[in-house]
Amino acid sequence: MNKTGSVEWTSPPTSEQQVTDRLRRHILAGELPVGEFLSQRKLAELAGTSVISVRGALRQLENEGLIENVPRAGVRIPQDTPSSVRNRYLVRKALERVAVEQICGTLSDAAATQLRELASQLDRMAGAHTAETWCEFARLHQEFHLLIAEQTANPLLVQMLKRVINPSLMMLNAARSWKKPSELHQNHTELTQAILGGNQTVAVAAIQSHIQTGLESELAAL
Amino acid sequence: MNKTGSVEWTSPPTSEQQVTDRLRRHILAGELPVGEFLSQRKLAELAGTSVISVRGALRQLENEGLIENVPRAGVRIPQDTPSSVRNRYLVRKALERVAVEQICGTLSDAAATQLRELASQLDRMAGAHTAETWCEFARLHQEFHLLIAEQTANPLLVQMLKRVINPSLMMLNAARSWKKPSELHQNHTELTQAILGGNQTVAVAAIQSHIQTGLESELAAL
DNA sequence: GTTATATCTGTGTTATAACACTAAATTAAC
DNA sequence: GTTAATTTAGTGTTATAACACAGATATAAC
Repeated sequence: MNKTGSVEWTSPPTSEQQVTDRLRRHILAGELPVGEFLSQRKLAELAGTSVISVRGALRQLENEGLIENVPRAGVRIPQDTPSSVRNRYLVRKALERVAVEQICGTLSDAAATQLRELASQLDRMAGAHTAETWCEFARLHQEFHLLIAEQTANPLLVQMLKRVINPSLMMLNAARSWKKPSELHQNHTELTQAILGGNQTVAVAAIQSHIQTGLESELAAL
Repeated sequence: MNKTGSVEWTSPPTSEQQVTDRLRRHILAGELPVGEFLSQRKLAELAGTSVISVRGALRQLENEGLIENVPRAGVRIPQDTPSSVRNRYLVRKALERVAVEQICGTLSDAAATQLRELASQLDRMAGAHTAETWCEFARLHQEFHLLIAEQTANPLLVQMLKRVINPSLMMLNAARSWKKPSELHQNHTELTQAILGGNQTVAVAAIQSHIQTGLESELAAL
C-alpha cells in the first residue's frame, strides 16, 4: 500500500537491520578487536542468520564509517592514527560550525531547554567517571552534538556528523580503562550559553574551541 | 599474501564492483528515471549477473548518495527538491571552506598549475555548450573542486565532498536539455587566483560566493 | 634433515531457489 | 453490472550451496 517511501507503518525490521543494530552496539561499546579481520561466517553463526544478511549489515556499517572494507580480504575495524583522528576532527569542525551558524538565535524554547538539560547532565557526570558511566557519558555527549545539528533540519548534515562522531565514541569506549577522563573535561553549559546567546561570532568561536579541546584529548588518548 | 589492506596488486575487480561502476555511470549520465523504483532482477539480468551482486552495488551507490533505499520497497533515484538542494549546498559550503582554509598558500607548484589549467579549460567551455559537451563539462567541474579537496590529504573530506557534488552532477546532466547553460557561468580562473593568492580571507570569500552562485543556478534549474 | 608436493581448512564471493508480501488482474457470485 | 474472492505476477529478502583463492599443515621424495 505504502511504497512511496514515507512509511509511518512500522514494518517488522529486516533481518539485516537487526544484525546491523546489534553489531553497531558491539562496535560502539569497544567489544570487538580492532585491526583484525572479522569472519562473516562466524558473525552469521553468532547472530543466527545467514552470511547474506551479515554482508548487508557490514556494508551499512561501512557507510557509517565504523568499519573498513578491503575488497577481497574482508572487513575490519580501522586502527586510528593521529592523522585519521585529525582528519575526522577537521570535518567535524566544518560541519558543526555551519550548524551553529545556522541555528544561532533561531532555536525554539523546547530545543533550548533540552540542550541546556543535556549540557548540565554532561557537566555533572564529567567529574566522577567510572567504567559503568563511561558508555552513558559518551552516548549523551553524542546526543548533545547531534541535537545541535538536528536543529538545522538538514538530515544530510546530521548523517555526516554522526559518521564523524561515532568512531571517536567507539575509540573512547575501547580506551576508557587506561585514561583518566577528567582530562577531557569540557564545559558544555558554557558552550550552550554561547550558542543560545544569539551572537553568531561568539557562538562559532565557542564551538570551534570546544571541538579543538576534544581533538587534543583524543590525540592524547591515542 | 597481501591481506594488509595496502594492495598494490590490482586484483581482478569483483563482479559487484563492475556493476557498481556501470550503474554509477548510467545514473550520473541521467539515463535512469528518477523517482521510480528500480527492479533488482531486471538490473541483474541487464548486467548479466545475479541479484546478490546488484544488491551490493546498490548499497554502495546508496552510500555515495546517488540512490535512496526504502527498506521493504526498494531503491530509487531521489527526486530533488529546493530544500534537498539547499541542504547539499550547505554541507558543500562547509566542506569546501575548510578545504580552502587548509590549503591556502601551501599548494605545490604542480597542483597550482593543474588547478589553473582545469580552470581555464572550464572557462573556455562555459561559453559554448552543446548537448555533447555538457557531460564533459560537468565531469571537469567536479574534478576541479575535488582537486582542491584532495590537496588537504584528507580522504574523508574528499569522500564527503564527492557525495555532495555527485547528485548535482547527475541532476544537471539529466536537465541539460531544457536549460540554457550560460546562466551558470562561473569564473573559475578568478576563483583559482584567489586561492593561489595566499590571502585566506579573500580565498574563503571567493569559494563561498562561488558555491552560492552554483546553488542559485541549480535552484533555478529545478 | 630438507625440500617439494599435495591436502585440508579457512576466507570472501556469488549463483540458484525458495520465502513472504503486495498489487493488480481475473474470475466467481450475487 | 457490481462486488467480492481468488489467482497471478511482480517485488524485496534470505537461506543454501558451490566457486575460487590463500595459507597452513601434513605427507612424500630426495
